[in-house]
Amino acid sequence: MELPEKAKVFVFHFGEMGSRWGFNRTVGQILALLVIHPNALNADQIAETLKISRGNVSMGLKELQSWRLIQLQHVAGDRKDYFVTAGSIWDMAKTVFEERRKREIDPTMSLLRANLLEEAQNEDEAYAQKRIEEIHDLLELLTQWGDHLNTLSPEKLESLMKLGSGISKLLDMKDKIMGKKNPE
Amino acid sequence: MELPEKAKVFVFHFGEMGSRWGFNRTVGQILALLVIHPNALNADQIAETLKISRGNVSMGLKELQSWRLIQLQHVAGDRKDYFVTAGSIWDMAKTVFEERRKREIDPTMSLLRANLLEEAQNEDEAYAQKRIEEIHDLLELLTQWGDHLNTLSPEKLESLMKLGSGISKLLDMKDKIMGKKNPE
DNA sequence: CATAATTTTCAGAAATTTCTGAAACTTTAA
DNA sequence: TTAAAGTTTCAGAAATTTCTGAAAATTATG
Repeated sequence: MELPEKAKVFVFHFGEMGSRWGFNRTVGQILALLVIHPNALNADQIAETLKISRGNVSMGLKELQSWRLIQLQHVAGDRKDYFVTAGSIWDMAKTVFEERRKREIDPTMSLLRANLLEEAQNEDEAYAQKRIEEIHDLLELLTQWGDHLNTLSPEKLESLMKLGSGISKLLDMKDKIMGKKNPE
Repeated sequence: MELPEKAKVFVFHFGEMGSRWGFNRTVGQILALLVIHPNALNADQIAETLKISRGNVSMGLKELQSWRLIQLQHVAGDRKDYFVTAGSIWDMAKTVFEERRKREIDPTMSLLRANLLEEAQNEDEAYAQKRIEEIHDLLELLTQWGDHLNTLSPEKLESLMKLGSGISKLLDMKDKIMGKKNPE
């Protein structure tokens, strides 16, 4: 299956970018291909289209499944495994955030927490701990906020994001109504 | 300069994690070292502490400067260049987001836009464009929202993030006051 | 100036990551 | 069962990235 030039550009770009998002070039390309392809594809089709080895496709598909970004789909009358992307673009973005949190933020947080449990032995270590605590608190704030946003319905989330500068006014309004003690 | 065990663990971990954030292992280590070190450090001290070559340190420092994460600091009576981290942890996190946007999101957005300007030649291409448009709109929404959040004062931003589930109530309140037509 | 101190560069070496393809394994169906 | 169809694995090859260290360039000092 020969890819039209336009599609090729997209797929290659996401190959390069994919590596920034935690997976390698071919994994990015496979995902991009499945995103723009209207039908489910099997491993042989993917290998042929992207001109990569069958084994590499197998590993890439496994990786994408572990990220929960693609799903197996059976096609009637065909023994081969076919794959499609899992959910909407929105869903996939959410999944990437979630997975990266699990793989990167969570282990970092426990390392930082472990460090903070130990007693500082001198002034320098106390300084280091202060900085580590700042990092920990920032990560905690960000992840908790992410969790809250995740509980919002898609409509509410979208309306929140589209508030734009209105968010500032809304916060002022809230402070006024709730009777904030020291507004500035 | 020998690093205490605790510091070593932190620095090595950020070396590994750093690579997820767009820079390589030693660049991550250099940044981590500067973050927890109370005083400015020069290239020789960094090379000795991390046991890496002088040339590598030079390249790493240049990279961190291009990310605007560290700053040159002169020390009276010493010709060497000393470095410190640029701003608070918060500031650094913001800087990383900004830089990654500039390096990753912006080029992707223009590629997607260019694609959308072309006419679809058939049904499959039309499908691909629909998906590409979804990606484009999502990225646009996210970056615009990021811009808005950036205009908020740190206090407001923090109070927004700490709202937690209160955000949902606040949105309802706004809808009621503003008289939204079809609330759900 | 001349020279000493410091930083940067970059070719090649080393380390790491990714990819291939044949063999092993699994599943289905005759 | 057995054979055919399909998938996965993994050792080694290829590609890519990172690192070293000596030489070149830059900057400061007497």
